[in-house]
Amino acid sequence: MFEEVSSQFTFAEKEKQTLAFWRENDIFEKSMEMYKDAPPFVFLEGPPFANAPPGVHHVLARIMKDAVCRYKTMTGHYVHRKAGWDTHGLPVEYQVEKQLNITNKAELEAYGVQNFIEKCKENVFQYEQDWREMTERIGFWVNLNEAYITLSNDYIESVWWVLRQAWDKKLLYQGHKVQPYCYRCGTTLASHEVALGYQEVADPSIFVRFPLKNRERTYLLVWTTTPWTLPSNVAVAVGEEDDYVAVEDNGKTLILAKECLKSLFGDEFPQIVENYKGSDLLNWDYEPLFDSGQHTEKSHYIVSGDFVTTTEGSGLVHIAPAFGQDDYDIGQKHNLPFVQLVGGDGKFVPEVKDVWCGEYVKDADPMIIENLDGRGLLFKATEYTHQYPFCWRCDNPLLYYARESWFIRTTAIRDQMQQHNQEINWYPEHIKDGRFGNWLENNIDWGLSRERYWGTPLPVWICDDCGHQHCVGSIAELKELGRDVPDDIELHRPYVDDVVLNCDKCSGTMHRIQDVIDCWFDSGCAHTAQWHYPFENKELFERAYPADFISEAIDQTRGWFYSLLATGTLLYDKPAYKNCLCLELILASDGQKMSKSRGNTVDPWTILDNQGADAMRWYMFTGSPPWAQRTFQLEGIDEALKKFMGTLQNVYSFFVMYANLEQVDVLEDAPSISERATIDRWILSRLHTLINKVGDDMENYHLTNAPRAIEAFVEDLSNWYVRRSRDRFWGAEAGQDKQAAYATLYEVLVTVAKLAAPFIPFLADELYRNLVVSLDDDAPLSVHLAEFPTADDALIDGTLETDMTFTRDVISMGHAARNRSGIKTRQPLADITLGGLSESEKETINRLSSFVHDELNVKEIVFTEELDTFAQVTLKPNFKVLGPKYGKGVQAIAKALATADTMQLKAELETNGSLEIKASGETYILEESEIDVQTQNREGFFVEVDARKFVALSTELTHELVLEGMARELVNKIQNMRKDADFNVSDRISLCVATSSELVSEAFEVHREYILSETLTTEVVELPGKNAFSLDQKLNGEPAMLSVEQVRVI
RNA sequence: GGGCUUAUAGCUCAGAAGGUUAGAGCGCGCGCCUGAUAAGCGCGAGGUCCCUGGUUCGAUUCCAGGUAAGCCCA
Repeated sequence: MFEEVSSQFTFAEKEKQTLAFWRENDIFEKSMEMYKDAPPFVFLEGPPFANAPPGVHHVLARIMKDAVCRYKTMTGHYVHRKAGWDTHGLPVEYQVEKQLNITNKAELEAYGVQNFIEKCKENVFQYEQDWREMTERIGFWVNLNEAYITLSNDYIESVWWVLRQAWDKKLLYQGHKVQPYCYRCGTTLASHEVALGYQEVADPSIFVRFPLKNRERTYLLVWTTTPWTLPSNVAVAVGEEDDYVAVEDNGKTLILAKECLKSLFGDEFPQIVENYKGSDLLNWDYEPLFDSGQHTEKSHYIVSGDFVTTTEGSGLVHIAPAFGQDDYDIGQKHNLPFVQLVGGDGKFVPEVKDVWCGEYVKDADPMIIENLDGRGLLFKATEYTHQYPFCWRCDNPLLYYARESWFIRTTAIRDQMQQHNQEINWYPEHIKDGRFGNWLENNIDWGLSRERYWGTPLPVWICDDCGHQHCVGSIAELKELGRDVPDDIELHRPYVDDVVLNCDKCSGTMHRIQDVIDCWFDSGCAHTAQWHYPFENKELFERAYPADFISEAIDQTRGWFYSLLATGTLLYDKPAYKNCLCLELILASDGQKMSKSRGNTVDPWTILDNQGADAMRWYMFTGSPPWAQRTFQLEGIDEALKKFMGTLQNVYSFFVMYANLEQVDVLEDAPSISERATIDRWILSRLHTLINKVGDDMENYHLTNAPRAIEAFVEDLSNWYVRRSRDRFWGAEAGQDKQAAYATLYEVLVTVAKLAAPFIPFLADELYRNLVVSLDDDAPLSVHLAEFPTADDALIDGTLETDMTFTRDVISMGHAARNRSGIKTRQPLADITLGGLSESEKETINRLSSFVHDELNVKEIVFTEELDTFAQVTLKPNFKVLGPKYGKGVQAIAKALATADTMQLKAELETNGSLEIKASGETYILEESEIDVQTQNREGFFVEVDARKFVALSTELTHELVLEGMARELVNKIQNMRKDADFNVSDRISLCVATSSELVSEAFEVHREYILSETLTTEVVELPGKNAFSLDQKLNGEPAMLSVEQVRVI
């Protein structure tokens, strides 16, 4: 006996019971334990931040990971699932600053770095409990108790080790990086903060004449919107491929891009005296505008810049390496001097001898413009309105500003990274050579350092005396070199800042530089640092590198996907992962990005509490591919619930209900497959085709196609297999066919449970446990400990599947015709006529005729060749065949066929096997295979026509048919009354039919046996008993009084 | 400004080595069933396959250029 399936339940409630079962029986742990000697499948968890509650996009990522891991487990792999937490970084610092009302570094230092760091530690785990609960509730199996945490000493030590490897390979170096910088807060801003503060402002827009050396009265016309950077100018860039001109203007010769003439001079074009390509101008020298000090490097000449545009400005771009990344890169490339005339306070440094020395740069703009004008170098000064970033905290404009920074020379390993990228399977594929490939191609050195507090400290110490630098690679080394390092040293600021080392070059004192590192580097070391490698867990690490599978959102292309690859390449010269599933963003139902300020976010908990985790999961798997952007529709979850889960649940409860009622032992005496009914063999063939499909899709990370196929299968199972087999499950005599039906449905349900287990782990497990575990003490306790099904190809009968599809198509047309006729299905009809079928299609229908008879309730199936009696027939060329053969002629043939006498041509085709047609002067002989016979609806029949066949109903009713229809009507009414009277389905009744209608009496007489057996009537009485339930009925318009009453079984 | 992606029914999505009647589910309408009831089933109406050019006998599909949306970068 199976456990009764109650109809009073909610999926959400049942899921909680399943969760408890998993917990109490350590199913997750068992699923790893049982495969600990099996081939590993390495999953690497991208660590989330727990300083904000999880949202739906986190659910998406987690269930994708979960489905893959569950599938791999069921296919016999050891899938270790270590969780991780990301903890360091600016977002945390800002949250804490906000909380403490700190607005700049000075206030922070006053508050105390140690206090601040402690607050950060609290902050990062603020929502850990939420994360834990959500993770468990959605059924994401991951071990949170052994999670790696990027703030732990062990983790940091491993990261230090990684940095030391880079250091030893001379890949860690100090340089400059241009960053958005707030002079008031004294800090650089991360890009997402910059994005917070864009405002529209009017800045000066000036065109300046740069006098050329060795060319009288000839000037470069240079555009800038930041006059304050001009004193730091060291070069001018042009586009090599762009066209430039020299023009005469008020006695001066100006050089500018040809395309910019119109915007600068309007319609009064000056005279062009010379044409150049950008490349012609390279290396021309010009006079510095200002005295920017002495440099050893050559400067103030024209260079090439691929970022130069001619759509605005003059096509000549002023280069000041301290104030723009492009400028800085050009400076590096051409070895230009690095001129930095602005201090960290945003003011000109004392070395600037002009009047604006000590002025805040933006205030100096007018003075500089005035100066240039006074010297006759200003061509034009206007205003320029554009989006410019402001500090989101203090609202001051940000300056792009080169700061000293530490870098990893990733450009040195770019080739290897690109090569390793080729070895990674990307889903979707285009990421490889698209977004990720492009990113690698344009790789620049990784700006690693942050002038902040909460992060992995950069372990570089510098000697106060001799400037010697050393990178520490472990705690042991720190203790060895350091003076009085506490035994339990914590590797965070400010604790490590207090550690001073002895310089081994000069015996001076070494202090750590103040920077911490980019938190992306932390998580990028996860493959190594999660094991505290190489200090511990050597074997574990070696077994787990590279990872087989990672999955995160697409925005990690330049984040985690990159940082893993970079560190993996740097350390081991191997890709860090083999398969990467990129997830797209989830938009709110209004098509907008989900954000708290818009108020369009969805709280996963409302879904989990109402519809449940399986429904949410199923919607996310099947709604759209994970790499396609999706709008999150709550209705979609209801649909998943009703459409898929409801259907599966119904088939399951149908099975359990009747298996219990009929006391069938599904494990005994299952007839061999060849002895089962056609429909059994059909559904089993479908099942094994499905097993292959799901396996293939899962191996290829098509996490959408697999469950969609399962859904289509369950639809067929419910709406065709069960619907057409229903009466085999009840009422029927015990015997081989009944046994076959039960065995088949049982096998199908158990297999579906296993196939669906990675996607709907809760419902799948419930089905499995009730269907399998309850009968078999030796069976694994849970579906998640069971083996994933493998297909038996011998059970796949492709012909049967296509035949069934075809038959169902014909039946569907029959339904349409019946619908149109208005005769209800209960009324049997004499025959249907099918036309336009090929010989093999007729055979198919004959083989599967019982389906047509039963479903359409017709006595006979008739085939006809006379299409035009029922449908309008046209002939069309088979374009696919004739197109390549006759080319242009095919259109003429089509025209000729359309205008010719169709029936005559068709007769010709039938007698000769070919036809002759004249089209635009030529005669064509067309074979049968080159012609499509098409049918169209003709009014006035109960006929359903598709492109090439039709189904016609015979609507004439004989007296026999009327009687039979009436008998069915009687059964129907009696059944309804049984239900209304609340009888049990197995109750026997006594029946009274009192009628003045001859038709009803006759039908009852003729079909007495049928009616009695259908309604479980054991006695027919002349007068109803006093407890009988009676109703006056109209049976197809005929009056009758029906009474039913339960019969006591003695 | 650059790179990548997407655009098919009211909504969510399939699909087509280029072939002349483009599919599903939901929603909507009509009907059926009630011995699967969080029901279920059938049928129907909904489409300039984003636009413009090109290639081709034939383009929603291929190519080019746009437009719109999204992400990343500058």
